Amino acid sequence: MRVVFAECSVDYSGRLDAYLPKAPRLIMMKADGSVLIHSDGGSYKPLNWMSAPCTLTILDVTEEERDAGVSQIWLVANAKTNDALHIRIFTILDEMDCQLGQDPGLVKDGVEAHLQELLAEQVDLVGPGTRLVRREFPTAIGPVDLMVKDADGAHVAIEVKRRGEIDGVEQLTRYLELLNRDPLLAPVTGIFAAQEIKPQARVLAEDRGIRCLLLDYGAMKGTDNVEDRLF
Amino acid sequence: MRVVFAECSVDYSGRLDAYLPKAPRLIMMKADGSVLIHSDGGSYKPLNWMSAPCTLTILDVTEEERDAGVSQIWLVANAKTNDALHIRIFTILDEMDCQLGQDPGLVKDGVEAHLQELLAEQVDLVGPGTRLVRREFPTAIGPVDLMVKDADGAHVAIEVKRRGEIDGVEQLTRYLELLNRDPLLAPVTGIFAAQEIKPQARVLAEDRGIRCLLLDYGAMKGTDNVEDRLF
DNA sequence: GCATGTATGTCGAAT
DNA sequence: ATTCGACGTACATGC
Repeated sequence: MRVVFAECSVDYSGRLDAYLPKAPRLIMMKADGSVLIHSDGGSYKPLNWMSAPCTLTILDVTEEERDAGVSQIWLVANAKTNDALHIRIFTILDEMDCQLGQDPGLVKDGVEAHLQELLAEQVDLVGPGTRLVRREFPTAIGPVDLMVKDADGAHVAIEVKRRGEIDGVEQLTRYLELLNRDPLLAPVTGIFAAQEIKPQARVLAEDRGIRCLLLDYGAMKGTDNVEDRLF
Repeated sequence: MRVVFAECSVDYSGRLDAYLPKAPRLIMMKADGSVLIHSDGGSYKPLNWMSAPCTLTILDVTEEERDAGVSQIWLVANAKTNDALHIRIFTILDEMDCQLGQDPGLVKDGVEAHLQELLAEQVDLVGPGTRLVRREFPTAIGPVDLMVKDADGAHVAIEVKRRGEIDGVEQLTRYLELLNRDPLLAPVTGIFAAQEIKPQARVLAEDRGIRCLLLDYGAMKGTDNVEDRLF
Protein backbone atom coordinates (compact mmCIF):
# COMPACT_ATOMS: atom_id res chain seq x y z
CA MET A 1 0.00 0.00 0.00
CA ARG A 2 1.21 3.42 -0.95
CA VAL A 3 -0.03 6.46 0.93
CA VAL A 4 0.57 9.98 -0.33
CA PHE A 5 -0.20 13.40 1.10
CA ALA A 6 -0.52 15.67 -1.92
CA GLU A 7 -2.14 18.78 -3.29
CA CYS A 8 -4.44 17.42 -5.94
CA SER A 9 -7.63 17.87 -7.89
CA VAL A 10 -9.76 14.87 -8.80
CA ASP A 11 -12.36 14.16 -11.48
CA TYR A 12 -14.64 11.16 -11.34
CA SER A 13 -16.64 10.08 -14.31
CA GLY A 14 -18.85 7.02 -14.26
CA ARG A 15 -22.25 6.49 -12.77
CA LEU A 16 -22.21 10.21 -12.17
CA ASP A 17 -19.70 13.00 -12.62
CA ALA A 18 -17.98 14.54 -9.65
CA TYR A 19 -15.13 16.95 -9.15
CA LEU A 20 -12.79 17.82 -6.30
CA PRO A 21 -11.06 21.20 -6.53
CA LYS A 22 -7.35 21.50 -5.81
CA ALA A 23 -6.56 20.97 -2.13
CA PRO A 24 -4.21 18.96 0.07
CA ARG A 25 -5.52 15.42 0.62
CA LEU A 26 -4.53 11.88 1.44
CA ILE A 27 -4.34 9.44 -1.46
CA MET A 28 -4.33 5.75 -0.59
CA MET A 29 -3.35 3.23 -3.25
CA LYS A 30 -4.03 -0.34 -2.23
CA ALA A 31 -2.34 -3.48 -3.48
CA ASP A 32 -5.45 -4.53 -5.44
CA GLY A 33 -5.33 -1.32 -7.49
CA SER A 34 -8.10 0.49 -5.66
CA VAL A 35 -7.60 4.14 -4.79
CA LEU A 36 -9.12 6.26 -2.02
CA ILE A 37 -9.01 10.05 -1.69
CA HIS A 38 -9.50 11.20 1.90
CA SER A 39 -9.81 14.61 3.47
CA ASP A 40 -9.09 15.39 7.10
CA GLY A 41 -12.68 14.95 8.26
CA GLY A 42 -15.99 13.49 7.28
CA SER A 43 -16.80 9.87 7.82
CA TYR A 44 -15.05 6.72 6.79
CA LYS A 45 -16.25 7.27 3.26
CA PRO A 46 -13.62 8.81 1.03
CA LEU A 47 -14.34 11.99 -0.91
CA ASN A 48 -13.72 10.02 -4.05
CA TRP A 49 -12.47 6.56 -4.88
CA MET A 50 -12.12 3.73 -7.37
CA SER A 51 -12.86 0.18 -6.38
CA ALA A 52 -10.92 -2.82 -7.62
CA PRO A 53 -10.59 -4.06 -10.25
CA CYS A 54 -8.93 -1.04 -11.78
CA THR A 55 -5.56 0.02 -13.09
CA LEU A 56 -3.44 3.09 -12.56
CA THR A 57 -1.86 4.71 -15.60
CA ILE A 58 0.44 7.71 -15.51
CA LEU A 59 -0.61 10.18 -18.18
CA ASP A 60 1.43 12.83 -19.93
CA VAL A 61 1.08 16.30 -18.52
CA THR A 62 0.34 18.84 -21.21
CA GLU A 63 2.38 22.02 -21.43
CA GLU A 64 -0.69 23.99 -20.38
CA GLU A 65 -1.31 21.87 -17.31
CA ARG A 66 2.34 21.96 -16.32
CA ASP A 67 2.15 25.75 -16.43
CA ALA A 68 -0.89 25.51 -14.14
CA GLY A 69 1.25 23.65 -11.62
CA VAL A 70 0.28 20.03 -12.37
CA SER A 71 3.28 17.76 -11.88
CA GLN A 72 1.63 14.39 -12.54
CA ILE A 73 -1.67 12.98 -13.78
CA TRP A 74 -2.82 9.58 -12.56
CA LEU A 75 -5.64 7.86 -14.38
CA VAL A 76 -7.34 5.15 -12.35
CA ALA A 77 -9.80 3.29 -14.53
CA ASN A 78 -12.07 0.28 -14.64
CA ALA A 79 -12.19 -0.83 -18.26
CA LYS A 80 -15.37 -2.86 -17.78
CA THR A 81 -17.63 -0.28 -16.15
CA ASN A 82 -16.08 2.78 -17.81
CA ASP A 83 -15.56 4.43 -14.44
CA ALA A 84 -12.48 6.59 -14.29
CA LEU A 85 -10.73 8.84 -11.83
CA HIS A 86 -8.34 11.53 -13.01
CA ILE A 87 -6.03 12.65 -10.22
CA ARG A 88 -4.00 15.75 -10.94
CA ILE A 89 -1.05 15.98 -8.57
CA PHE A 90 0.32 19.43 -7.96
CA THR A 91 2.71 18.92 -5.04
CA ILE A 92 3.54 15.75 -3.15
CA LEU A 93 3.87 16.70 0.52
CA ASP A 94 4.86 13.32 1.95
CA GLU A 95 4.49 9.62 1.22
CA MET A 96 4.95 6.12 2.59
CA ASP A 97 4.86 2.63 1.20
CA CYS A 98 4.35 -0.65 3.03
CA GLN A 99 3.61 -4.30 2.22
CA LEU A 100 0.75 -5.31 4.48
CA GLY A 101 -0.19 -8.68 3.03
CA GLN A 102 -3.54 -10.42 3.26
CA ASP A 103 -5.63 -9.39 6.24
CA PRO A 104 -7.00 -12.15 8.50
CA GLY A 105 -10.33 -10.30 8.44
CA LEU A 106 -13.00 -9.10 10.79
CA VAL A 107 -14.81 -11.37 13.21
CA LYS A 108 -18.37 -10.15 13.87
CA ASP A 109 -20.98 -10.98 16.41
CA GLY A 110 -24.31 -9.57 15.32
CA VAL A 111 -27.59 -8.66 16.93
CA GLU A 112 -29.90 -9.38 14.01
CA ALA A 113 -30.05 -13.17 14.05
CA HIS A 114 -30.27 -13.10 17.82
CA LEU A 115 -33.61 -11.26 17.78
CA GLN A 116 -35.29 -13.99 15.77
CA GLU A 117 -33.86 -16.63 18.06
CA LEU A 118 -35.04 -14.79 21.18
CA LEU A 119 -38.55 -14.24 19.84
CA ALA A 120 -38.77 -17.93 18.95
CA GLU A 121 -37.98 -18.73 22.57
CA GLN A 122 -40.28 -16.04 23.97
CA VAL A 123 -43.11 -16.49 21.52
CA ASP A 124 -45.65 -15.63 24.21
CA LEU A 125 -44.63 -12.01 23.60
CA VAL A 126 -46.84 -12.25 20.51
CA GLY A 127 -49.84 -13.08 22.67
CA PRO A 128 -50.85 -15.57 25.37
CA GLY A 129 -51.22 -19.13 24.17
CA THR A 130 -49.04 -18.63 21.09
CA ARG A 131 -47.02 -21.67 19.99
CA LEU A 132 -44.04 -21.81 17.66
CA VAL A 133 -44.55 -23.83 14.48
CA ARG A 134 -41.03 -23.29 13.18
CA ARG A 135 -38.31 -20.77 12.50
CA GLU A 136 -37.34 -20.09 8.88
CA PHE A 137 -40.62 -21.53 7.64
CA PRO A 138 -40.02 -22.26 3.94
CA THR A 139 -42.00 -20.75 1.06
CA ALA A 140 -41.34 -20.65 -2.68
CA ILE A 141 -39.99 -17.09 -2.38
CA GLY A 142 -37.89 -17.58 0.71
CA PRO A 143 -38.25 -18.48 4.35
CA VAL A 144 -40.59 -16.65 6.71
CA ASP A 145 -38.70 -15.73 9.89
CA LEU A 146 -41.20 -17.30 12.28
CA MET A 147 -44.42 -19.24 11.75
CA VAL A 148 -46.58 -19.52 14.86
CA LYS A 149 -50.14 -20.50 15.82
CA ASP A 150 -52.17 -18.22 18.02
CA ALA A 151 -54.35 -19.35 20.94
CA ASP A 152 -57.15 -20.21 18.46
CA GLY A 153 -54.84 -22.32 16.34
CA ALA A 154 -54.69 -19.84 13.45
CA HIS A 155 -51.41 -19.41 11.59
CA VAL A 156 -49.46 -16.21 11.99
CA ALA A 157 -46.37 -15.36 9.91
CA ILE A 158 -43.85 -13.10 11.66
CA GLU A 159 -41.20 -11.01 9.95
CA VAL A 160 -38.46 -10.02 12.37
CA LYS A 161 -36.28 -6.97 11.70
CA ARG A 162 -33.95 -4.90 13.77
CA ARG A 163 -35.34 -1.77 12.15
CA GLY A 164 -38.75 -2.06 10.57
CA GLU A 165 -38.99 -0.18 7.29
CA ILE A 166 -41.26 -0.28 4.29
CA ASP A 167 -39.23 -2.95 2.49
CA GLY A 168 -39.84 -5.32 5.38
CA VAL A 169 -43.60 -4.79 5.12
CA GLU A 170 -43.43 -5.53 1.39
CA GLN A 171 -41.50 -8.69 2.10
CA LEU A 172 -44.05 -9.90 4.64
CA THR A 173 -46.90 -8.97 2.30
CA ARG A 174 -45.43 -11.19 -0.41
CA TYR A 175 -45.12 -14.07 2.03
CA LEU A 176 -48.66 -13.65 3.26
CA GLU A 177 -50.08 -13.58 -0.24
CA LEU A 178 -48.32 -16.83 -1.03
CA LEU A 179 -49.10 -18.53 2.27
CA ASN A 180 -52.79 -17.72 2.00
CA ARG A 181 -52.98 -19.65 -1.26
CA ASP A 182 -52.28 -22.82 0.70
CA PRO A 183 -55.62 -24.17 1.99
CA LEU A 184 -53.80 -26.08 4.74
CA LEU A 185 -52.47 -22.83 6.17
CA ALA A 186 -55.02 -20.17 5.28
CA PRO A 187 -56.02 -17.88 6.80
CA VAL A 188 -52.54 -16.62 7.70
CA THR A 189 -52.23 -13.23 9.33
CA GLY A 190 -49.00 -11.27 9.67
CA ILE A 191 -46.97 -9.64 12.41
CA PHE A 192 -44.22 -7.18 11.69
CA ALA A 193 -41.84 -7.35 14.65
CA ALA A 194 -38.86 -5.03 15.08
CA GLN A 195 -36.84 -3.14 17.65
CA GLU A 196 -37.90 0.03 15.92
CA ILE A 197 -40.71 0.58 13.42
CA LYS A 198 -40.66 3.62 11.13
CA PRO A 199 -43.97 5.53 11.05
CA GLN A 200 -44.45 5.03 7.31
CA ALA A 201 -43.81 1.31 7.63
CA ARG A 202 -46.35 1.16 10.44
CA VAL A 203 -48.95 2.98 8.36
CA LEU A 204 -48.42 0.63 5.43
CA ALA A 205 -48.46 -2.49 7.60
CA GLU A 206 -51.62 -1.56 9.47
CA ASP A 207 -53.28 -0.53 6.23
CA ARG A 208 -52.69 -4.09 5.06
CA GLY A 209 -53.98 -5.62 8.27
CA ILE A 210 -50.50 -6.52 9.48
CA ARG A 211 -49.98 -6.13 13.20
CA CYS A 212 -46.87 -4.30 14.40
CA LEU A 213 -44.92 -5.58 17.39
CA LEU A 214 -42.13 -3.62 19.03
CA LEU A 215 -39.36 -5.79 20.43
CA ASP A 216 -37.26 -4.79 23.42
CA TYR A 217 -33.94 -6.49 22.68
CA GLY A 218 -32.46 -5.67 26.07
CA ALA A 219 -35.43 -7.11 27.98
CA MET A 220 -35.59 -10.17 25.73
CA LYS A 221 -31.88 -10.76 26.19
CA GLY A 222 -32.31 -10.27 29.94
CA THR A 223 -35.12 -12.81 30.07
CA ASP A 224 -32.94 -15.15 28.08
CA ASN A 225 -30.08 -14.75 30.55
CA VAL A 226 -32.33 -15.39 33.52
CA GLU A 227 -33.52 -18.60 31.89
CA ASP A 228 -29.92 -19.54 31.18
CA ARG A 229 -29.14 -19.18 34.86
CA LEU A 230 -32.09 -21.36 35.86
CA PHE A 231 -30.82 -24.32 33.89
CA MET B 1 -4.11 13.88 9.93
CA ARG B 2 -1.82 11.22 11.28
CA VAL B 3 -1.29 8.02 9.31
CA VAL B 4 0.41 5.01 10.83
CA PHE B 5 1.42 1.64 9.43
CA ALA B 6 1.42 -0.70 12.40
CA GLU B 7 1.00 -4.25 13.54
CA CYS B 8 -2.16 -4.07 15.58
CA SER B 9 -5.21 -5.89 16.85
CA VAL B 10 -8.53 -4.07 17.16
CA ASP B 11 -11.69 -4.61 19.21
CA TYR B 12 -14.91 -2.80 18.47
CA SER B 13 -17.74 -2.78 20.91
CA GLY B 14 -20.96 -0.88 20.30
CA ARG B 15 -23.89 -1.71 18.06
CA LEU B 16 -22.16 -5.04 17.58
CA ASP B 17 -18.94 -6.61 18.72
CA ALA B 18 -16.14 -7.21 16.26
CA TYR B 19 -12.51 -8.20 16.48
CA LEU B 20 -9.49 -7.89 14.22
CA PRO B 21 -6.61 -10.28 14.94
CA LYS B 22 -3.05 -8.99 15.03
CA ALA B 23 -1.79 -8.01 11.57
CA PRO B 24 -0.07 -5.11 9.83
CA ARG B 25 -2.59 -2.41 8.88
CA LEU B 26 -2.98 1.27 8.13
CA ILE B 27 -4.41 3.44 10.90
CA MET B 28 -5.71 6.85 9.88
CA MET B 29 -6.43 9.43 12.55
CA LYS B 30 -8.28 12.46 11.26
CA ALA B 31 -8.31 15.95 12.68
CA ASP B 32 -11.91 15.57 13.90
CA GLY B 33 -10.93 12.60 16.08
CA SER B 34 -12.27 9.89 13.80
CA VAL B 35 -10.14 6.81 13.23
CA LEU B 36 -10.07 4.38 10.29
CA ILE B 37 -8.36 0.98 10.15
CA HIS B 38 -7.58 -0.12 6.61
CA SER B 39 -6.13 -3.28 5.17
CA ASP B 40 -4.45 -3.54 1.79
CA GLY B 41 -7.58 -4.57 -0.09
CA GLY B 42 -11.32 -4.56 0.07
CA SER B 43 -13.35 -1.52 -0.78
CA TYR B 44 -13.30 2.00 0.50
CA LYS B 45 -14.89 0.82 3.70
CA PRO B 46 -12.39 0.39 6.51
CA LEU B 47 -12.14 -2.91 8.37
CA ASN B 48 -13.08 -1.02 11.48
CA TRP B 49 -13.51 2.62 12.42
CA MET B 50 -14.86 5.23 14.80
CA SER B 51 -16.75 8.21 13.50
CA ALA B 52 -16.51 11.68 14.99
CA PRO B 53 -17.27 12.82 17.60
CA CYS B 54 -14.91 10.63 19.57
CA THR B 55 -11.76 10.98 21.61
CA LEU B 56 -8.52 9.06 21.66
CA THR B 57 -7.09 8.06 25.03
CA ILE B 58 -3.82 6.27 25.57
CA LEU B 59 -4.30 3.47 28.05
CA ASP B 60 -1.78 1.79 30.30
CA VAL B 61 -0.38 -1.45 28.98
CA THR B 62 -0.54 -4.21 31.56
CA GLU B 63 2.51 -6.27 32.34
CA GLU B 64 0.83 -9.25 30.75
CA GLU B 65 0.06 -7.43 27.52
CA ARG B 66 3.55 -5.98 27.34
CA ASP B 67 4.90 -9.51 27.56
CA ALA B 68 2.59 -10.41 24.67
CA GLY B 69 4.24 -7.71 22.58
CA VAL B 70 1.75 -4.85 22.96
CA SER B 71 3.58 -1.53 23.02
CA GLN B 72 0.60 0.84 23.18
CA ILE B 73 -3.16 0.71 23.64
CA TRP B 74 -5.31 3.40 22.07
CA LEU B 75 -8.91 3.73 23.18
CA VAL B 76 -11.09 5.61 20.72
CA ALA B 77 -14.50 6.20 22.25
CA ASN B 78 -17.76 8.03 21.75
CA ALA B 79 -19.08 8.78 25.23
CA LYS B 80 -22.61 9.40 24.00
CA THR B 81 -23.23 6.22 22.01
CA ASN B 82 -20.98 3.96 24.11
CA ASP B 83 -19.13 2.85 21.01
CA ALA B 84 -15.48 2.12 21.59
CA LEU B 85 -12.49 0.90 19.66
CA HIS B 86 -9.51 -0.65 21.42
CA ILE B 87 -6.42 -0.59 19.23
CA ARG B 88 -3.50 -2.62 20.49
CA ILE B 89 -0.29 -1.51 18.80
CA PHE B 90 2.46 -4.08 18.63
CA THR B 91 4.99 -2.48 16.27
CA ILE B 92 4.82 0.84 14.44
CA LEU B 93 6.25 0.28 10.98
CA ASP B 94 6.07 3.83 9.65
CA GLU B 95 4.08 7.01 10.12
CA MET B 96 3.35 10.46 8.72
CA ASP B 97 1.55 13.53 9.89
CA CYS B 98 0.13 16.41 7.86
CA GLN B 99 -2.21 19.37 8.32
CA LEU B 100 -4.66 19.23 5.44
CA GLY B 101 -7.18 21.87 6.51
CA GLN B 102 -10.81 22.08 5.54
CA ASP B 103 -11.65 20.42 2.22
CA PRO B 104 -13.55 22.46 -0.39
CA GLY B 105 -15.75 19.41 -0.89
CA LEU B 106 -17.10 17.32 -3.71
CA VAL B 107 -19.14 18.77 -6.54
CA LYS B 108 -21.61 16.24 -7.93
CA ASP B 109 -23.54 16.16 -11.13
CA GLY B 110 -26.11 13.73 -12.47
CA VAL B 111 -27.85 12.55 -9.34
CA GLU B 112 -31.54 11.77 -9.07
CA ALA B 113 -32.39 15.17 -7.60
CA HIS B 114 -30.99 16.80 -10.70
CA LEU B 115 -32.98 14.51 -13.00
CA GLN B 116 -36.16 15.32 -11.12
CA GLU B 117 -35.42 19.03 -11.36
CA LEU B 118 -34.79 18.83 -15.09
CA LEU B 119 -37.94 16.82 -15.73
CA ALA B 120 -39.96 19.29 -13.68
CA GLU B 121 -38.69 22.03 -15.97
CA GLN B 122 -39.16 20.00 -19.13
CA VAL B 123 -42.42 18.37 -18.16
CA ASP B 124 -43.56 18.45 -21.80
CA LEU B 125 -41.25 15.45 -22.29
CA VAL B 126 -44.05 13.48 -20.63
CA GLY B 127 -46.44 14.54 -23.35
CA PRO B 128 -47.68 17.73 -25.00
CA GLY B 129 -49.84 19.92 -22.79
CA THR B 130 -48.55 18.43 -19.53
CA ARG B 131 -48.38 20.81 -16.58
CA LEU B 132 -46.48 20.47 -13.32
CA VAL B 133 -48.63 20.32 -10.18
CA ARG B 134 -45.69 20.07 -7.79
CA ARG B 135 -42.43 18.30 -7.04
CA GLU B 136 -42.24 16.10 -3.93
CA PHE B 137 -46.03 15.80 -3.78
CA PRO B 138 -46.75 14.60 -0.23
CA THR B 139 -48.58 11.38 0.71
CA ALA B 140 -48.88 9.53 4.02
CA ILE B 141 -46.21 7.07 2.91
CA GLY B 142 -43.77 9.60 1.48
CA PRO B 143 -43.52 12.17 -1.27
CA VAL B 144 -44.16 11.39 -4.95
CA ASP B 145 -41.29 12.78 -7.04
CA LEU B 146 -43.50 14.68 -9.48
CA MET B 147 -47.24 15.19 -9.71
CA VAL B 148 -48.41 16.52 -13.07
CA LYS B 149 -51.65 16.93 -15.00
CA ASP B 150 -51.86 15.73 -18.57
CA ALA B 151 -53.46 17.63 -21.45
CA ASP B 152 -56.87 16.33 -20.34
CA GLY B 153 -56.36 17.53 -16.79
CA ALA B 154 -55.93 14.02 -15.34
CA HIS B 155 -53.39 13.53 -12.56
CA VAL B 156 -50.22 11.60 -13.31
CA ALA B 157 -47.72 10.59 -10.59
CA ILE B 158 -44.12 10.29 -11.78
CA GLU B 159 -41.39 8.37 -10.04
CA VAL B 160 -37.94 9.49 -11.20
CA LYS B 161 -34.93 7.20 -10.85
CA ARG B 162 -31.43 7.19 -12.20
CA ARG B 163 -31.65 3.46 -12.72
CA GLY B 164 -35.14 2.04 -12.84
CA GLU B 165 -35.39 -1.24 -10.97
CA ILE B 166 -38.20 -3.27 -9.49
CA ASP B 167 -38.29 -1.57 -6.11
CA GLY B 168 -38.91 1.74 -7.88
CA VAL B 169 -41.98 0.27 -9.55
CA GLU B 170 -43.16 -1.06 -6.19
CA GLN B 171 -42.69 2.38 -4.69
CA LEU B 172 -44.75 4.04 -7.42
CA THR B 173 -47.42 1.33 -7.13
CA ARG B 174 -47.82 2.08 -3.41
CA TYR B 175 -48.18 5.77 -4.12
CA LEU B 176 -50.75 5.15 -6.87
CA GLU B 177 -52.83 2.91 -4.68
CA LEU B 178 -52.97 5.57 -1.99
CA LEU B 179 -53.49 8.49 -4.34
CA ASN B 180 -56.38 6.76 -6.08
CA ARG B 181 -58.28 6.59 -2.80
CA ASP B 182 -58.48 10.37 -2.83
CA PRO B 183 -61.60 11.34 -4.83
CA LEU B 184 -60.10 14.78 -5.49
CA LEU B 185 -57.17 13.20 -7.32
CA ALA B 186 -58.47 9.92 -8.76
CA PRO B 187 -57.96 8.62 -11.32
CA VAL B 188 -54.18 8.92 -11.01
CA THR B 189 -52.00 7.09 -13.52
CA GLY B 190 -48.28 6.50 -13.15
CA ILE B 191 -45.10 7.10 -15.10
CA PHE B 192 -41.82 5.43 -14.25
CA ALA B 193 -39.07 7.69 -15.56
CA ALA B 194 -35.39 6.77 -15.50
CA GLN B 195 -32.16 7.07 -17.43
CA GLU B 196 -32.09 3.32 -17.65
CA ILE B 197 -34.94 0.88 -17.04
CA LYS B 198 -34.17 -2.76 -16.25
CA PRO B 199 -36.20 -5.20 -18.36
CA GLN B 200 -37.84 -6.78 -15.31
CA ALA B 201 -38.83 -3.38 -13.98
CA ARG B 202 -40.31 -2.46 -17.36
CA VAL B 203 -42.33 -5.67 -17.54
CA LEU B 204 -43.67 -5.18 -14.03
CA ALA B 205 -44.50 -1.52 -14.62
CA GLU B 206 -46.32 -2.12 -17.88
CA ASP B 207 -48.16 -5.08 -16.39
CA ARG B 208 -49.52 -2.66 -13.83
CA GLY B 209 -50.46 -0.06 -16.40
CA ILE B 210 -47.54 2.17 -15.50
CA ARG B 211 -45.93 3.92 -18.44
CA CYS B 212 -42.14 3.82 -18.73
CA LEU B 213 -40.24 6.90 -19.83
CA LEU B 214 -36.55 6.82 -20.68
CA LEU B 215 -34.75 10.05 -19.79
CA ASP B 216 -31.76 11.30 -21.74
CA TYR B 217 -29.83 13.18 -19.09
CA GLY B 218 -27.37 14.69 -21.54
CA ALA B 219 -30.10 16.02 -23.80
CA MET B 220 -32.15 17.31 -20.87
CA LYS B 221 -29.12 19.05 -19.45
CA GLY B 222 -28.38 20.46 -22.91
CA THR B 223 -31.92 21.76 -23.28
CA ASP B 224 -31.59 23.26 -19.84
CA ASN B 225 -28.43 25.09 -20.89
CA VAL B 226 -30.01 26.30 -24.11
CA GLU B 227 -32.94 27.68 -22.17
CA ASP B 228 -30.55 29.35 -19.77
CA ARG B 229 -28.92 31.07 -22.71
CA LEU B 230 -32.26 32.21 -24.13
CA PHE B 231 -33.16 34.10 -20.98
C1' DG C 1 -33.55 17.33 15.75
C1' DC C 2 -36.34 13.70 13.66
C1' DA C 3 -37.86 11.24 9.71
C1' DT C 4 -37.29 9.83 5.04
C1' DG C 5 -35.13 8.61 0.62
C1' DT C 6 -30.74 8.22 -1.98
C1' DA C 7 -26.14 6.17 -2.61
C1' DT C 8 -20.44 5.83 -7.56
C1' DG C 9 -23.69 2.88 -1.47
C1' DT C 10 -20.77 -1.82 0.19
C1' DC C 11 -21.07 -6.55 1.44
C1' DG C 12 -22.41 -11.14 1.78
C1' DA C 13 -25.47 -15.04 0.91
C1' DA C 14 -28.57 -17.50 -1.83
C1' DT C 15 -30.28 -18.47 -6.36
C1' DA D 1 -23.48 -13.91 -12.58
C1' DT D 2 -27.41 -11.80 -10.58
C1' DT D 3 -30.61 -10.71 -7.07
C1' DC D 4 -31.86 -9.70 -2.53
C1' DG D 5 -31.50 -8.15 2.13
C1' DA D 6 -28.54 -6.11 5.94
C1' DC D 7 -25.59 -2.49 7.33
C1' DG D 8 -21.96 -0.01 13.39
C1' DT D 9 -24.91 1.73 6.64
C1' DA D 10 -23.53 7.35 5.64
C1' DC D 11 -25.60 11.38 3.86
C1' DA D 12 -28.59 15.26 2.34
C1' DT D 13 -32.87 17.27 2.83
C1' DG D 14 -37.53 18.48 4.28
C1' DC D 15 -40.21 19.17 8.29
